[in-house]
Amino acid sequence: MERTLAIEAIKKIGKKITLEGWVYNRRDHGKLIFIDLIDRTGIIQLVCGEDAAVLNVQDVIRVEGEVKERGEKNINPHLPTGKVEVKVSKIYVLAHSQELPFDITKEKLDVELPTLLDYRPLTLRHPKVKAIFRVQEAIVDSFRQTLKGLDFTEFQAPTIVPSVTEGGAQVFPVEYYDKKAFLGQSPQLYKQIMVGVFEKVFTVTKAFRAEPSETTRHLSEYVSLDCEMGFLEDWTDLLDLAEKVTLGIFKGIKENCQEELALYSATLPAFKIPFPRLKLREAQEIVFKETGRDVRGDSDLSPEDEKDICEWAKKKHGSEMVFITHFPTSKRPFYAHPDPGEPELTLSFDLLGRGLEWVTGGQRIHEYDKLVANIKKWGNDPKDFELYLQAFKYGMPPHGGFAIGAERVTMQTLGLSNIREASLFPRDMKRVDRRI
RNA sequence: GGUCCCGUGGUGCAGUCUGGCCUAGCACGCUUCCUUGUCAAGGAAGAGAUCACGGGUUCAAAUCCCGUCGGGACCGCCA
Repeated sequence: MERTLAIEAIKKIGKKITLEGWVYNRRDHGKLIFIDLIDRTGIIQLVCGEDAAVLNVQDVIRVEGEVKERGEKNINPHLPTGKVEVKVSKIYVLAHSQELPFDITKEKLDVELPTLLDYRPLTLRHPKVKAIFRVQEAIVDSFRQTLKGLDFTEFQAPTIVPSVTEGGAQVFPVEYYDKKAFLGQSPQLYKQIMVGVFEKVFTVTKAFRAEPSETTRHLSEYVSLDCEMGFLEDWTDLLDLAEKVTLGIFKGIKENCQEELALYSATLPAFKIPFPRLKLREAQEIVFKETGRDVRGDSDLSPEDEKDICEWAKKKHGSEMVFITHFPTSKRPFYAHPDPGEPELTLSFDLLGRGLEWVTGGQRIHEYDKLVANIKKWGNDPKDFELYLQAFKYGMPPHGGFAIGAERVTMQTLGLSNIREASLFPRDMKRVDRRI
């Protein structure tokens, strides 16, 4: 008999069906045993006889039975399938599960982070953990759809790269035959080259950072949602675009992830269009006025400043999203375009959401000579950037772009306290699948 | 790289400050039994811990001190 999915069973009252999935939970009343079966569409209650007593949580089973409407008193309003149940006539065990290292049958998965990650194949099966990655899928997908809708072309960036792309940041070296190469810390140079090909481009790719950062918001490998566009009329086109993409992501989550948000009692960030836009200096004045902490003249916002600014933006403008612009040249990479009015500042921005950087971007230098001069000024050898520089030698339009950290957006949307929860198999200084 | 906090059955915690009443407690899970309407099912009984490891102080250490290892949080840096 053809397989019916759990959610489809509600449309088959009175019919005989076959279901397949995992035993999510068992409630044993002796001669009457309830099994919660879970498949990719959700949970459904099976009503079984004594033969179900042998089943363990996470056994994989196929059952045959009849879909019955539940009596008024027995309806479970918390389950989408809660108005029906399946009276089982036959159980086949497709695979047995060993005893679980922790209880996975409760609404809250009550384990600490190291346990959560040490048992990733199992913990990922918990509905609340699954939900994180449904949301992440929606984020990545709506990033794609939004940009495709704006005539952007998706491309695949390489991960093995010849040299350090952004100066100071730490990279992972790889042995490359008898030579040395690196894992890319960003698709930056390639997406700029691709602007010379398709004008408006984006990529969903992995970025690798070997920075010795042990915090709740850093990963050694993360998903970077990168885009770049040519023929800017004004650099603020980028802020408009970042805003559109962010709203597209919110829409994608809203349309596809209501249940997932509910599991975390999460709401999408509040925002006002346009998102408030503050120059770094203005933001620092605000921090000073609001908290008395004098950060004026610092070259960047500290994590504490970012939280304070977001709090201010929420209070003052009802927006949990806020742009910070015009970071100093000294804090930005060689390709950042200087502000013509104030060359010690760049046409660059961060988008903060709920107290954390989600997005970084800006206009880039598109003139060959200026770029070569800057590479030298940053202490690099233009020879190492020969391929990249070709694009500029042969004509590049004014352009710019930004990168969104997919795990950070996921984390901040759901209110997770550690970014590792928002990464399927997180890599950090002490972990590559297992603790190293 | 720097600062701070924490290591107690399979999991999550209490007990540590103020050493002795700890023969280490609770919840979940697990085992056996009972249970025909549960959906975090319920009831009864039971197994399971050299209190991270090593050293020290003391009549006495899960508890105080030192070291090692492991984990977590924050800063710098960044998405």
